[in-house]
Amino acid sequence: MARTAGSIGTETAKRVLKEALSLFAHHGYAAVSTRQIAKACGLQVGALYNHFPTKQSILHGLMSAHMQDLLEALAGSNFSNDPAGALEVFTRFHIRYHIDKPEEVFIAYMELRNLEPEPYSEVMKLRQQYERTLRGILRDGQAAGVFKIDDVPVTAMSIISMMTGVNTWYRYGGRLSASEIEEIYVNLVLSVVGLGKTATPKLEEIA
Amino acid sequence: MARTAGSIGTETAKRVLKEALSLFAHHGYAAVSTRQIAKACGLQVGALYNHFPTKQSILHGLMSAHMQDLLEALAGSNFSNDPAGALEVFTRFHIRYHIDKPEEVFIAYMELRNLEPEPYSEVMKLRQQYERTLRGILRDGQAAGVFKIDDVPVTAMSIISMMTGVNTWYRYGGRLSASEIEEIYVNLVLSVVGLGKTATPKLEEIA
DNA sequence: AAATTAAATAAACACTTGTTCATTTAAATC
DNA sequence: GATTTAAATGAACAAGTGTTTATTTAATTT
Repeated sequence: MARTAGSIGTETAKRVLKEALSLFAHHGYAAVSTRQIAKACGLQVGALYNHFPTKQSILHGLMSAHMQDLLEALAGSNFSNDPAGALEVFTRFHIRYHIDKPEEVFIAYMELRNLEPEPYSEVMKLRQQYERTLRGILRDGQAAGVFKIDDVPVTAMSIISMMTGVNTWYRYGGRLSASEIEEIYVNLVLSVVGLGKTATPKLEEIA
Repeated sequence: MARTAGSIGTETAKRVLKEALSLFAHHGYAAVSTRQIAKACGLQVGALYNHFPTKQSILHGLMSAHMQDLLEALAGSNFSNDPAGALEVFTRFHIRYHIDKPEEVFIAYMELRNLEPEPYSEVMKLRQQYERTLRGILRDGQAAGVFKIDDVPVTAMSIISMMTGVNTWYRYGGRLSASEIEEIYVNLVLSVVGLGKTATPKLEEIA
């Protein structure tokens, strides 16, 4: 046998990325063989190399596409002018995106060390761009005197870690819906900068 | 050649664990070969099998020992009776431990999926015990009316993610000392439950 | 001091790894 | 409709995988 009836290059390439995404997310890049990927696509190993020059390039393709996607989606968000509003938008965006694309997010975090130097620094640049956006919001709020922050860089990383952590426990169909989780995280993140909604009711103490 | 002069089994076993820890932390369990481990120890591959029955058992040994260690150290901490004090102690403990043993912590998180079913559930049980401790503190504070918490389980996971995130950016000799980081995190975590020290000065608004 | 046990080497085991290549067949182009 | 290009197969490549084994030597026990 040879070329399969109905086979089209671009579609096969997409299928490879999709199956590799799932396999890498479940078992890790290093633990997945090219033959496993091919099998998941219903192909022989050799066929992969019509679409990707190396196994590494599949990982790079996945991570690069994800970071581009993330940054584009972030850029498409509607940020309000007041810092608290902007931080809320950022939080909702991050949580929603991470709940919607858990495998992409997971790989982007877990497989960084398996990227060769050049792809690594490319992906890291995009990552840092995302983090810089949050730091900007925090600094604005701090300058405006509405956020109470000890240390902006540490607080930014803490907020990102806190939010990204949703992927370690959230499973579709669980106790809470995505919207409920989003609301909880908005509150948590605003609390971190001293603006918790539920942290205010000390009225009895004042009265 | 054969048995090396001065070689003692228990010490070699420790050396294997130490080198494997470093290699697994840097490249990941699946990406490290038994020959690499042996070489780092100044041994031939076969010698490993005098001390560990499988490569998997080395990973299991590392993760199991780490979790035992973590829980013992936690149990040795002096928890105060008031919830805010207890949460502060927990936070200081977690940050300090994670800064002191970054490789152990990193592996315990990253390599869970590479454990076979039995070791996996053993390690997961210890992990859940640790998380349960934090949930207990949060629930106590909520019941006492001193913590403002929307959802205890989500808040607990958020706090753990936030704190553990310190390992993604902290490097020895950086801008902040371990003690400074500890202080910042105490403040961050207390903020999350509505008790931020810096989050109170709204006196002008009241006056 | 002799016998036993522990810890190492060196070589081999069967199998898997990522990648390449000649070949075949389908789709696209002329 | 013939030619070229694209996409697949299947076999092979050399290197690397975790693990086992026979053997040697050092440490420990008797």
